[in-house]
Amino acid sequence: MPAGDTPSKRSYHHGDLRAALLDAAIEVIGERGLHGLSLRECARRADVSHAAPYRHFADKNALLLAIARRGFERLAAAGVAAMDGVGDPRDRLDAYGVAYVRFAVDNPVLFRVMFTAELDAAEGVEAGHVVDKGGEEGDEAGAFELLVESAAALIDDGDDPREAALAAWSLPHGLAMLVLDGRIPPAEAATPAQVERLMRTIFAAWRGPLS
Amino acid sequence: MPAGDTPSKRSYHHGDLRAALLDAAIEVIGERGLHGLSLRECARRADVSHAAPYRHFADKNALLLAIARRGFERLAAAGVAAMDGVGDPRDRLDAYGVAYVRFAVDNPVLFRVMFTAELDAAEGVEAGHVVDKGGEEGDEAGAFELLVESAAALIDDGDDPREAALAAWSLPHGLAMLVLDGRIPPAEAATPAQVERLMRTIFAAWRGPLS
DNA sequence: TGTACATCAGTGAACGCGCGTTCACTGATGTAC
DNA sequence: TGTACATCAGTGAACGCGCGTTCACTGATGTAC
Repeated sequence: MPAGDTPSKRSYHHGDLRAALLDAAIEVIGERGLHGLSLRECARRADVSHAAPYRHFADKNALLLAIARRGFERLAAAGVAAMDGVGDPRDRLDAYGVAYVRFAVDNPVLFRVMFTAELDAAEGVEAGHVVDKGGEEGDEAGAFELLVESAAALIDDGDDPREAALAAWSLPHGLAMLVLDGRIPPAEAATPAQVERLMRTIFAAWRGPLS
Repeated sequence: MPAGDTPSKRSYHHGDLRAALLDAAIEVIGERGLHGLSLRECARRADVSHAAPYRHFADKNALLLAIARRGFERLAAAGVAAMDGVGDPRDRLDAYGVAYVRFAVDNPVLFRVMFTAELDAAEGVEAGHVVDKGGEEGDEAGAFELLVESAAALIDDGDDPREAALAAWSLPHGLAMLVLDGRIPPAEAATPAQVERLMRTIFAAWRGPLS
């Protein structure tokens, strides 16, 4: 069913157990929460013995790191795509934020795992997903660099564009978290369309009348 | 040691086991993460048998809900106190945000538990900590109402002040989460003083040059 | 002040459980000739 | 095309573990008289 995700893995016993385990894990977390995740349950859902996952992940933490990595790649891609072709710097920041919140709403499990720093980030995820790393690390850093560039066009000369970009990141990040936590009442944020409207209103207030 | 937290509980066998368990739980979560919390470990740290906690909490989830409730009370109090006496609406929103992030940085465990919706919120925490509830529920709703009032003074007449207030909430919430997650590099956000400076810069950018 | 009683916070043994991880294995697959 | 071999994904039994929760108990505390 999964089309050529990791070509080297295809046509083996299972087909692509690694991807199946990731999908199963996301499903389990969605149903039972992060603390309800177990490798054995993932194996069960992938119709595989409980020891099979160890052929693909060193341990449970490695599975979670893989989920987080998948999330960061997709989020960065969504952010870059949203800004692509948009000229006005303000509109670019808005587009990034809209894509950011939409990603979180569409992929709540991925988003939560990405920002649950409880994972032993001994290696793997930590690099490239921090503001400071410059642009050479990966898509995430790349997306943030685009934010910085857009912010640079909007602020006074003496100010640090990184900090303005951080504002443009914090706002959608906070909104996304509050929506996922159910802090914003269902009546206002039940459907993706509602969330988008809410978000656009907030951005308008942010850059407009409030100043 | 704890001074009269819950008077009715004092001068019993332990003194105030309930509070001691909450403190122990926060300590354990700080060391091992949320998933590393166990009632038995809390009991151990409170020098009490592993069954004793059940005299104070129906189950593990109830302990977590109590922690979250404590956090919401303190955060709301900090927010209200920060806005107290500040006249200018913009400055009030800023003061709230500064207090908000500072609370998160000073109480990372409380903050994380508060916004970990994985708790079975069957009852208890959910009410009063949602944007929509009006002002009659508790301190948290009260704090948000203050935000709405301040925001109302800043926006155009036709706009919804709740949504502007949501922006003023999302920004510090997102910043707090990013700092706690280590997404903002240590070099920029290591000490409380640095965090505060960063936050003020962001707020300045938010309401100033970016518009 | 002194005695009898009721309350209920804390005890310790016991239960059943699912989990993470290891290990020797087996058998399907891909490859070299 | 056919055969021999090496690889390694998946198996199933087994381990040890700490946990949540229950239960009958005991003994310190507060209270009524």
